Amino acid sequence: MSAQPAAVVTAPVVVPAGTTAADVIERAGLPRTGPKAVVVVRDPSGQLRDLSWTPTEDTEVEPVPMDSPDGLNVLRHSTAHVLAQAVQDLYPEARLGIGPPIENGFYYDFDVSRPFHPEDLERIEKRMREIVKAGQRFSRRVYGSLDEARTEMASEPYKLELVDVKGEGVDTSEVMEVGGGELSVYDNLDAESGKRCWSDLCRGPHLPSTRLIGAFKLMRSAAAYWRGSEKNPQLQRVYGTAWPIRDQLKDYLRLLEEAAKRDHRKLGTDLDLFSFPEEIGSGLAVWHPRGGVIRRVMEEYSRQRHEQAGYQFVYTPHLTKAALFETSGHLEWYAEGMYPPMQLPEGSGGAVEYYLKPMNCPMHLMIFKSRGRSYRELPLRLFEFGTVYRFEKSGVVHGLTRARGFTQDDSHIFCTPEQLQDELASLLQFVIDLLRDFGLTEFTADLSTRPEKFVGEIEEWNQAEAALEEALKRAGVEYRIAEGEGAFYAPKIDVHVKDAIGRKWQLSTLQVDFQEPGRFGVEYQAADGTRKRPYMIHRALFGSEERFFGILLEHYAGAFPAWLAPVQAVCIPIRDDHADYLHGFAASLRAEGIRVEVDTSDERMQKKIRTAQQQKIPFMVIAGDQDIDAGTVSFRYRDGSQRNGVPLAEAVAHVADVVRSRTNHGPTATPPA
RNA sequence: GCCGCCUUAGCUCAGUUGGUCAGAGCAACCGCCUGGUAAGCGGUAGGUCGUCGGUUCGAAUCCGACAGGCGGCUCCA
Repeated sequence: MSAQPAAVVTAPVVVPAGTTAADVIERAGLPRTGPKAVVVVRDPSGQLRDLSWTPTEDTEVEPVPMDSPDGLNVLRHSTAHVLAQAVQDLYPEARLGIGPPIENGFYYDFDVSRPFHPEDLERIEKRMREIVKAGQRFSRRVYGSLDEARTEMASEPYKLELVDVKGEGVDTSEVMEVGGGELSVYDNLDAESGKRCWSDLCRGPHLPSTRLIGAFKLMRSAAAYWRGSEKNPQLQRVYGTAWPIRDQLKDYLRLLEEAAKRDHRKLGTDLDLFSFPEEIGSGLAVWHPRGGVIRRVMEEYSRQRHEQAGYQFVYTPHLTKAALFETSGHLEWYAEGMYPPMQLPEGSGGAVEYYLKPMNCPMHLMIFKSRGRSYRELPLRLFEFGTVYRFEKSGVVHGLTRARGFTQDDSHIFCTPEQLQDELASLLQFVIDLLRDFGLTEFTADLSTRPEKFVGEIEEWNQAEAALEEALKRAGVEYRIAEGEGAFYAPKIDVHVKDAIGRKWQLSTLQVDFQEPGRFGVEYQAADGTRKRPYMIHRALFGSEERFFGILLEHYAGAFPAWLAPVQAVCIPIRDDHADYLHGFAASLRAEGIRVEVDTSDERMQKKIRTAQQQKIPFMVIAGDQDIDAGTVSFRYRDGSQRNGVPLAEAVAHVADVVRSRTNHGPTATPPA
């Protein structure tokens, strides 16, 4: 959904000393209105400047048009100011939080006595339209001192806090409101009188005029903690979207509709794949037969690939005595993410607590530990479709992508320090190859480093982080460093994929763990006879089957490629007495291992086609008198195209070919012509 | 967990200010229809209006608690 950086084609211009950037833009004949309008310029240091900026010496700058990524940020940030002004016009008691641009839009936080309702948003939007139409000018002023800002912002406690935070040298550049060298305020001035209508403490830069805001819409309001901390009060956040022109807003809203249509929770019901019975509990899914087929095929393929890659399959229980997670450290570090313990009745050994496992690793360590291990066995790769339970906070559960019970395709690899680097590199390549087979082709990664709360030696952390980074380089995956976002026991790589409509999802995770092997005292015997501690790599490829399935479902909008489709072909007789012929054909398909059904319901064939279409079945096989006389069948594909009069043997081969292909699976999974 | 909103048949939804308001379409079931590429026609059945408790002569409609869901925040090994 991200607007990709349209290369800025505008040639640099020189702003002579004492001249405003706007003058020069005008003289250069660059557009002042419309999507290509130059809204700010970039100075030689890379900083964005308003068009009212006036350098003290001749400066060559780069004009930034509104439809560039930076230009869009400026547009959205300015729209956020219009929002804030509208809110304070209508609700004078509202105090200002922060209001930055975000992907596709902006938000602004307000401290108000009563949360906003949809009707409030309508009123606010109406007022915003008036402000936009009035063409107020954005005008920058610089405070001479912090005290000056404190005086002027006296009625805005949150803004004041930012001033003071700035004073402490804390980085608040994220919030866009302060930062840089100067502390500035932006005034909105009436187009004609020049009278000040509204002001906001802000770093800028801004549009020259509110009139340049081509199209915007308020989307929703919700609570958000002040400065993102649960300990702070909650403010009311109003989200909006803003675009240079109306058509872009329409396109964006259409994209949102498209995304809503492919929401896996909706498709799960429509296609009869899974459900979340209230009787079972929040975040606990049941898989229906059709969803079960897809999951089984996913698992089978994954299992086959893992076997080829030298993994060994294991099974472990869902429950364990508390001691296991005491040893692993989970009860100390992760207790709030675990279901409360089960208290077993007092026996001869006293009362015992059991826990549902939130992770599989301690179980796999038990397997490693079950006997003496030789260096010759390493790397030892244990794999399990391990079902875990996590007591997610009630507000975060979300369909299959954030469930309370889910099954990880979990693997723990024990290796020597010397093997670590190669193992990580081949592992990452393996992950990417397998994801690609499922039709996900665009990847990025986060390398999450040592957090503030961590266990182990800094030296080990550095070594592990370096090894992970090297693996990323070798696999050629684009990555960014997520400073301090590692797990408490290990740094990690998270692989993100981009789906068919451009959304990013986190799937696979790879972690290098120096802690748990030590906690459990696992060792192997080295070639020289000494006992050594193995390194352990944690790795989940799908992440969880549920999550992966949900993402695939949205990626394909329910139209799974033939190899994954729960029903691969449906045979539709034109008249009831054509059914026998199709039963015969279906038997030949079934002999090829194809999942095929014959629709013998008491409906007309048009209705059966509609039903099959809605179920997104890859092949509709139709036969009537014509086909029977000719010994053929006719295909209709889910993209609406047809292929008629195909001889039976050829038809079987055609379906079998596509079903066996894992590469032929575009989003509509249209079969070859 | 926090804030706001929501919860009427399997699904999507109607139900005016509390008083025949328990309804529709689709799906299901039963008939008729035998029809070449996205809905043939008719009929039947299906809901203690999420649960529990209150207010009231009377509650799907008002209040409260709980459960589940949605949108955010926070959190996500």
